[in-house]
Formats: sequence, C-alpha cells, structure tokens
Amino acid sequence: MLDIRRMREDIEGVLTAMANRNLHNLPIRELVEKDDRRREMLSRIEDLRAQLNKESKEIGKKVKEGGDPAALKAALKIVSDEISELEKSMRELEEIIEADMLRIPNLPYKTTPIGKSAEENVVVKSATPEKLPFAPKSHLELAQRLNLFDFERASKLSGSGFPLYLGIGARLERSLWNLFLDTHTKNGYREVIPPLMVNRETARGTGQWPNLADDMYKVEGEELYLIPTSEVPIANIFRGEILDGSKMPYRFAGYSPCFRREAGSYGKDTRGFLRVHQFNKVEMIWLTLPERSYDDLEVMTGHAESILEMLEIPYRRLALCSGDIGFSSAKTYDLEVWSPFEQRWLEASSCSNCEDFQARRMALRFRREQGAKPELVHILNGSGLATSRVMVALLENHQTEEGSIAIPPVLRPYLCGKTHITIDDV
RNA sequence: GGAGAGUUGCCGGAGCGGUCGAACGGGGCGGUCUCGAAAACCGUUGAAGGCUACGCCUUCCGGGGGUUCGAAUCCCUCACUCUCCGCCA
Repeated sequence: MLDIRRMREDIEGVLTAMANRNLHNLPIRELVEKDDRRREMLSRIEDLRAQLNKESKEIGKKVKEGGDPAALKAALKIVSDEISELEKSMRELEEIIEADMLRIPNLPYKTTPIGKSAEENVVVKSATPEKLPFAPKSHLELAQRLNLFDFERASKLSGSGFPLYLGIGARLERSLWNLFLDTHTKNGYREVIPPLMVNRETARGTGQWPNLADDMYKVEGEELYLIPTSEVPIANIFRGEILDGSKMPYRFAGYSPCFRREAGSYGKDTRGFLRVHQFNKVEMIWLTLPERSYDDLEVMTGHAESILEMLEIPYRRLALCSGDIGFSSAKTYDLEVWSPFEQRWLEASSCSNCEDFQARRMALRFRREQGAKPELVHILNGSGLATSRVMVALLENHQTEEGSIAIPPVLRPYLCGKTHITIDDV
C-alpha cells in the first residue's frame, strides 16, 4: 500500500510512475478527493466528540451533587446521534478508500529501468554458456530415461502440473533444498518452516490479497489460502509489531512447497517442470532499514547467485523494467538459468525490494532507539532458489553424452558421494 | 468433538458504568547520593491521527457490533489462549 500522503503531495509523480507500469486508469485523483472528504468528516466528528466528552462529565458531576441531568441528557442525545450518523458515513467512505488503495501497486524505484514489457528488461550480467559437444536432450527426456519423475502417474493422482519425484529424483530434489538452506544458514539467515496455509490478513500483508487472490488455492469452507510462496507467511511473522532497530536486519531462509493455480497461463511452458501447480522453493526474507535496503538487495541477490555458481549452472541477472516488476515490488532482479536444450534462459529466482509497501499494509515497524518514533520496515524477498527450475538447468547442463548426469561436487555429500546419476541407480 | 476459564500498557497484575490512558509491582530511561557501583529516594516511560501546534483535541484495554448522555467496565458476535475429557501423529 502506498502512503496516501504521497499521493496528496505528488499526484503527477504517482500518475507517471503508474503509467510506467502500463497502468493508466487507476483512481489516484479520485482517491485524493475522497481523502479530502474523509478529513473534513473526521475533524467535524472530533469536534463533536470533544463536546460530548466534556459535557458528559458534567452530567457525572451533577448526578453526584444530586442534580437533575435530564435536560443535559436530552441535548447530548442529539449530539451523540449526529456523531453516530457521521461515523457511519465516514466508515463507508474509508472502506471505499481502502479497497482502492489495496489495488494500487508499489512505485518503481528510480533505478528500475522504464519499459513496457519483459523485452525491455536490462541484462545486468550474463554468463556465456558453453555449447555442449553433442546434441543436448531436454530435461524431460533425461528425467524419463533415468526415471527421476513420473508425470503420467502424477496427473492420475492430482491432475496436470503436479510433480511426483521418485527414487534418486526425489533424493536429488531434497539435496537441492538442503544445499540451499545450509548455504543460507552459513550466511547468517535464520531458518524457518512456515505454515503452508495462511489467512486473509496474511495474504493481504504481502499483497497477494485482493489483487492476486485468484492465483492462490483457497481451502473450501475456510478463510485459508495455500501459500503461493513462503514469502507470504515469513514476511508476515512480525506483522503488527515494532521491531528493535538495533537488531536489524532480520534475515530468514525458509523452505516450503509453493502452490499456484497458474490460472490463465495454459499452453505456456506447460510441459515438464517449467510451470507447475506445486513446486519447492527456499525463500530469503530481509526485514531491514530503509537507508540500507538497496545495498541489502545486492547482497541478497548475490547469495542466490552464489548457489548457481556452486552448482556450475550458467545464469544471468536481469533488472526488471517498470512494466514487468511485480505488484508489491519497487525493484526486482531476476536470475535466469540456461537451458541448453531449449537454447533460452529460464527464470529461477526473483529478488525484490518492496520497500515499505508491504510493511504499511501489515503495520510492521521498527524503532531506532528508546523513545524514537516507530518507522516502517523495508522488506526484501528473494528466491534462493526454486528447486524445480534449478533441477531443469542442472539436468540439462550436466548431462553427458551417454545420458547420465554429472553431479556437481558441492552436491555430492548430499548424495552419498555419488559423482553421476545413471540408469543403474533406478 | 464435549465442558469450563481467560484475553488490559515493555512484562506481571488491579479495575466500582462517570477526570481511567488506566492503581500497584517489575523492567527501561533520567536524576539525587557515591571515587565508582549497589541499595535507597525522586522523576519519567505506549501508539495512531488531527489542529489557529513546543500546547490542545480525537481514537485505541483481543477484533467487530450493540445498549447508554457517558463503557476497559453491561449485552451480542468472532478470533485466539489455557485447563479437563474424548481422539489421535
């Protein structure tokens, strides 16, 4: 959520920022007008209430002294009724204002490139993938040959887009998130296992609700959603609290399965692991100070990159343009891994600085020192990493001519020291 | 699933329908004392918003609604916590 004062002060700037997100019909001006009306009502109500409080105390005194307060009571009843009526109208207006405010996305940061769509994202750095000395197979073909996953039976169990890992495939998947978590804890992150279902308030805090609610699975008969990313529960851990600024940044790394309906994306990357309804991800969350959040974004993104380097997977980093960053983000880096079979880059991580956008929604604040005013926390989130996309790159980049997979040294301790995954492992 | 109890400020813990933003204790901060420290004593210590602002006003005692001139105090409702029973991983 944006600060409505920001809109009041710089309405043109906000409109321009939204235009850079390809949003041209947001009710910004209307919101400011509504807020004007809200403020008028508020000060009227406060005046009346001051009068009511003061004179109600007079009644108390009079009663104690044995006087008859009937006349005063009648007069105050009128004031009281007027307050009730005004409050009702103001509540209605506030609900309208909030409903609109919740649907206005964050402002892109000044270093976010201006652009309309993914084509205008800026490559910050990029590996030049070596060409394999043989015709590379797709991750699907490799996985089927080695019997790592079973997509057919998975769809029997749950429908399309659900993974079923088997044997060494399951073990490999688990070794990936173990490596990720171990790396993060070495880097000083605190490990988390969050709830996989969250209530509406939590989904609202990070910005999934109401705008992106249709992308989440909702539990029937309950006000609960399956998390689309563990960013949602982790970033909300301290919702409504005031943190100790001297202990910040707070950094968390959490593994969870992620559930996404992917409504409306049929036909796009639907084969194999590229787009699924359930995948595994380790998420990094920073609750940090405003003045350092952009430096922290670099550090956090570097942590995700270091894992790709350990796994010897070619990757590149993009700065997403204003038209492509997510709803809550002010600045986002995407990390993309190379698919030798498809000869293209695949998104494996997204690292964002949401500044105080989510913190304002969830009233998450910190205090620099005793007695200082609470300030809004800056929240960063980053995938570190999504195992399914990494799995695709791992299989395809480390395949051998015979169709086995060379295991990068860093992963071998998690796989009993094995150097290759071969058909014999089945 | 059944029965009961509770939810108050940084923490513990009072609270009669009428100066209750809230007694009391602890903690924190400041001060007196001291060579310093402890003890003791004194003071201070929540948030949000508004204003013809170094002062005043409004709101907040789990969330929401109601009764009333007036509610932390009464009523309804929801959420959560705890205890006992049942069931289970």
